[in-house]
Amino acid sequence: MKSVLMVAEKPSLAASLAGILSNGRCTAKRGNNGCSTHEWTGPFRNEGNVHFRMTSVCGHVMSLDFTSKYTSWDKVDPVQLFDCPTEKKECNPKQQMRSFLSHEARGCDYLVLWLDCDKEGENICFEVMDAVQHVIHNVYSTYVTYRAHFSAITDKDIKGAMESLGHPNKNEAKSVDARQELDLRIGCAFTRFQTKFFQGRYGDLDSSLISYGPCQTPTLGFCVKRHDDIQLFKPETFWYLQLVAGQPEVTLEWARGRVFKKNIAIMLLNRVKEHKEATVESVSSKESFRSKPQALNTVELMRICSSGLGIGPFQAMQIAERLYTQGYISYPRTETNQYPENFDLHAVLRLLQPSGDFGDEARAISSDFQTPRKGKDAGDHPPITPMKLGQRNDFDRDTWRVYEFICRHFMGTISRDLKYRTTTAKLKVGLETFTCTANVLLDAGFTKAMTWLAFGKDEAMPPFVQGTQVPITDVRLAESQTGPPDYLTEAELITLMEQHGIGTDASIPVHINNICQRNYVKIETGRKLIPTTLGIVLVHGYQKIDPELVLPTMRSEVERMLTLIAKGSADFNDVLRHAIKIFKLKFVYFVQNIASMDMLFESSFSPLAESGKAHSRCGKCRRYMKYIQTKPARLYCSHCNDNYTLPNGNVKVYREFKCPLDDFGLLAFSTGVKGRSFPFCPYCYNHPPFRDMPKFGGCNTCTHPTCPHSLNTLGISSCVECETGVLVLDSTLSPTWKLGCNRCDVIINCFKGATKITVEENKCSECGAQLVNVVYKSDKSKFKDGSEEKSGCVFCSSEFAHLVEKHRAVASRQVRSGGPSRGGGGAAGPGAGNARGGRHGGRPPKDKMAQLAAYFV
DNA sequence: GCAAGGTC
Repeated sequence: MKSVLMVAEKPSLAASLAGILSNGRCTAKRGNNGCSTHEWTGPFRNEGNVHFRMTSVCGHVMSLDFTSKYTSWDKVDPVQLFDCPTEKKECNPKQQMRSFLSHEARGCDYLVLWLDCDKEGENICFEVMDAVQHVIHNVYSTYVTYRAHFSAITDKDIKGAMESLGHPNKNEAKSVDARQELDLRIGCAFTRFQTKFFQGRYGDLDSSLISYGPCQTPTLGFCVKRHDDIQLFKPETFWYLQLVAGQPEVTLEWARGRVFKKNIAIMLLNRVKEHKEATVESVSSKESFRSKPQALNTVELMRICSSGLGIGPFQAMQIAERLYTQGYISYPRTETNQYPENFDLHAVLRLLQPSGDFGDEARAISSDFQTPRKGKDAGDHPPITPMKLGQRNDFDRDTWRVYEFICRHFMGTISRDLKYRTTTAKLKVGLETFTCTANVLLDAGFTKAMTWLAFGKDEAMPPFVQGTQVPITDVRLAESQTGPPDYLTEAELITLMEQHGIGTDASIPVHINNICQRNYVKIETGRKLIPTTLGIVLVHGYQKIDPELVLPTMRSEVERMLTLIAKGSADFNDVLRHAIKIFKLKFVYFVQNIASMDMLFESSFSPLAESGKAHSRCGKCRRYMKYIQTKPARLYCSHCNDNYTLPNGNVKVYREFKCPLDDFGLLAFSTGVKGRSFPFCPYCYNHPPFRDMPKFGGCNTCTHPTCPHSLNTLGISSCVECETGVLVLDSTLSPTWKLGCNRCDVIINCFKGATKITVEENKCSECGAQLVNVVYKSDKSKFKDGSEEKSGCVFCSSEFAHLVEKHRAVASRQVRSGGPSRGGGGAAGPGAGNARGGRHGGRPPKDKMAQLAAYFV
């Protein structure tokens, strides 16, 4: 019997498809990457019965990146990213998707691709074919590999697709390849350049990454555009007439609305005032309705979660994802907002009826069922609907609110429209017309389920009769001002993105999240998006240099070019080369003109030299340097115009100590009493003076022969945990003392309260560690005999045992690992004639003296 | 450390 491998885009879909195609008679086994394989036997084309094996991927198998040579931000000029080589890498190496696919493909004669029917799906088809090409013979032949085209996950559609298999579309797949390459090159080039240009330039610029992207930047652009509209808004004063008449009294609206000239308004007021009565010109009434909602798709779900529930799209989708995996709702990522023809709406309604929260509404709708509205069938997944009844207690608060919304929205879609009657009375006073409207609810319709949309109170109107006269109670002139637009709400932003084709239903929340996390916008009450100074300055900068960089039309223009590839009317390489050329030119122009963006930064942020506080002295000019705390933390010497990177954590001036090599003031780094700490020289930290001292190392890695802070002076023994580390006495926090490994995180607290500890020349005869001399103040001695000073081994001396934390573990470890003989004496060798080589447990740096000599030359 | 697109 022949075998057929079938692959869907996600595990859930593989399960549904297998269920349909096998008529519910398939077996399933779970792979260790989250993808299951379903098997059954059935007829296939003209092969008679075959063995079907249906599995899935998890979205894309591969992703595009630069080759490793081009991943360095320091060594690669970003402009190279437009031409440098790229390579496809497995998206998630842990999943081992390629080997999983080729394993599942073993023994298969045919491949049927059930990827989502969009361009990305078409691209994944080829990723799958590539993964199994060595297993399925002739996989690129049209007699071996087929493509299923389906537009809904229904019995009819799926079986229909199986009957009319086509072939994967190379052009559509290539258009995705082109998109990936363009996004990668453009995004990374601009991001690296901007980041490196502005980083370290302004002290109070709180961002270590200044990103650019063809989707995120226009998204930010929308927010800043609204901000600018608000800033540029000039309020105008207007006037309008208010007429009070009728029994009971009502205030009527002026048909002119508003006038912007006060003298005209006063003139019209005076004309009205000449009359004591108004004439009822007409009273009319008509029925109006508000449409029930369309079936729910992802974008609408995100919009309403944001505007109605105050839950952001990113979180909303996380919640929806969880509800989906727990079986409470259908697949939450879909563009379709129209139920499939044979969708069993009644079944969904029935499952909601027992609910204590909305069961009454569900039962009412079931006896008054209405056909849902038509919408758009994007051919991906059915709309989002409830699948299982959940109770309030099953969820946390927000999850329940999202679930309840989905249920009530579903009921709304099969309810009646809301109906109301509008009555309008038109009154004439001289030549001026005034109107009064009153709305009365006739049928609450879908708002019975969607209670938050409920119609307002019924409005009353005096019994105006056409042709009669009504006494005027009052007429007055009112003054008001036009107001600025409000900041963009998240829901409005989603709509704008959707309209301009910025992102997809799945990526829209990611882009919004990005511009928040990068500190370009902040979300304020009412989920309004307020751009930050950084966001505003960035967008204004693009507008000054090249406005297209921030326009939403950029993306649509690129999409248009990509569609040409997909349609087969343009060559992949031609389009790609053309687009890259344009963007490279834009990039070069941007780099040349970055000064005009920098001017905006300058007026919004403080240049480095003015920010930060005087801290420690520069060894070159002996002036104080500035300490800039915002990440990346650094010292800046404004006189020498040099930056010195600092370790992440607490950095303080270390008394008056100086580095004997370069005269820079020493600093003390710490991450708290229980964390690592060491003294360091800011110059050596960035420019290690010795070959065996690592970059970004402290004095505890420095092999200076005589400096009182060096490894050579303060080293005690080799580390108890790691292979290459040395335990070094740390005095920076005295009277708290500790031994800290200069490689790993081992810390041994000891001799708390001691006033002085020195490392002696001599070694412990038992373990080889350097002996230490410990001094306490006379009245604060911690020694059992009350003495002020003692010398001994931290690990072996019994007088010290109670003053060293973890000393037992340390001692036993020391003994077991061979203590003094471990690499010690031999390596110290003849070069270490002063016997200091053995000081730190016998691991002196090789050829230390030679290196020192080289340095001092 | 970077984009955007799938999906968990």
